Amino acid sequence: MNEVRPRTRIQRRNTGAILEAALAVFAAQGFRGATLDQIAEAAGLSKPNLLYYFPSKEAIHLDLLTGLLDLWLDPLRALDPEGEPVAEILAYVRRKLELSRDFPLESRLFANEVLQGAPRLAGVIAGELRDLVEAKAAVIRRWAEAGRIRPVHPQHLIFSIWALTQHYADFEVQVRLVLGAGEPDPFPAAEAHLEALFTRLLAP
Amino acid sequence: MNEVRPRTRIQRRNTGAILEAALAVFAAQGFRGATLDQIAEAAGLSKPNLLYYFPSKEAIHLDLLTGLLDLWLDPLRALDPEGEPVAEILAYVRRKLELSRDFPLESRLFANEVLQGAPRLAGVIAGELRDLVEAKAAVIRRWAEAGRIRPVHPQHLIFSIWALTQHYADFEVQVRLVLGAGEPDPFPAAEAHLEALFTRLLAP
DNA sequence: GCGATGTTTGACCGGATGGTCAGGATGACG
DNA sequence: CGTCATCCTGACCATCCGGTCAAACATCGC
Repeated sequence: MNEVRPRTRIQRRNTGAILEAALAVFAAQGFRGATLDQIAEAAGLSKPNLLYYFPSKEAIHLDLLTGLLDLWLDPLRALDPEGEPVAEILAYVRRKLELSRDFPLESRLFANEVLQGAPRLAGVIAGELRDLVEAKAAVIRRWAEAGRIRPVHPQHLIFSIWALTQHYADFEVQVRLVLGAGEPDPFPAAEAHLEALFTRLLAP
Repeated sequence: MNEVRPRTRIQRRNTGAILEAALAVFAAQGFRGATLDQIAEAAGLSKPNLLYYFPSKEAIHLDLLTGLLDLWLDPLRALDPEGEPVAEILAYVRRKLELSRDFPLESRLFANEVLQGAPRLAGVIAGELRDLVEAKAAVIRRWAEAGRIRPVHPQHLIFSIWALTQHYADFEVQVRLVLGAGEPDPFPAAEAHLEALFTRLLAP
């Protein structure tokens, strides 16, 4: 079911090239829109050679999605219940925005999956992710009850952070086109804006 | 290049059914992932009959996108420079959230297009949309300079509104899975959350 | 240098997909 | 009821797509 276990130098190089190429293609076209030919060409391999390393298109996609999950959830896991509430949440926002800046393809891969109804990630979202959100929402609720942040709906606060940060990766084209050529890198201004937004929302 | 101009009763009914069916399929699968067979079946027509009303798959997609634009831009157009600033922006947020609740397929169609690099909408985004945003950003900037709202980066404020409201349509599956079966309709809580968020951000 | 193991490819397959076309069915209208 | 325009369909086509396979080629340990 999985690809060839990378044991030789060549295997490591080629599976790496395939996953990198596939990430770009799946992120831009979605699963159904992507073709093995596109991936093979981007990876610099022939299509049969692709299928020597991975048993199917589906397997490549799944490999990317599962590999993505830790990267995606770690910033929320790092939210420290013992830390200073506003600073903790702002740090989470900053980490998530950095992810959008440094891994936009991963963000768009995830966005495509969820847009298409999360056929492959529904289980993880309803399980692992839901549990993690619930746990961190409880932390936020306690902070609010202790008066250390203003009262907020914890889950919707987390949704807001996801929406606002991932927007800069998923809708990057729109952001750049609307801002125009004047400002080439929107991220510094975005960071300042989001910091102000969450500070004013949360600081008691 | 366009479909048959709807002049008869049958034409109106069938072009309508086709566009409705195509909206659902394109929103769920993206342009490349959607097939004419899926659309035809959802519309209750045969594939050749589909192509009697529209010259190509591309034409259906384009028709949907262009028809979508007014729906999409009207809420921002309605932002009144003469109104009370905070109330105006909150009303814009509410209108945009209503759009996400009532037209999630349209939102996902748009999201797919932008995710894929906006190949068909780049012109409109860099033109019409950019101009509109620029004009409304100027209004917001004037409000800030007059001290009627707190200082904000106008464009990024608008991006925030888009991100936060569209998130509830584009990532609807994720929102529902994370909240769990307990709360079936996330929109009332979302509205309250967003109202608090933007009030605290903007109210002087 | 040689056999074993690992890697690559051209040729091919069955099914899906966007699209065409000739002709038949079904209206609208006098 | 006749006729003309509109509407619909089965059969078909070329191309694309995911995937297979046997055979050629490279690499490595000895």
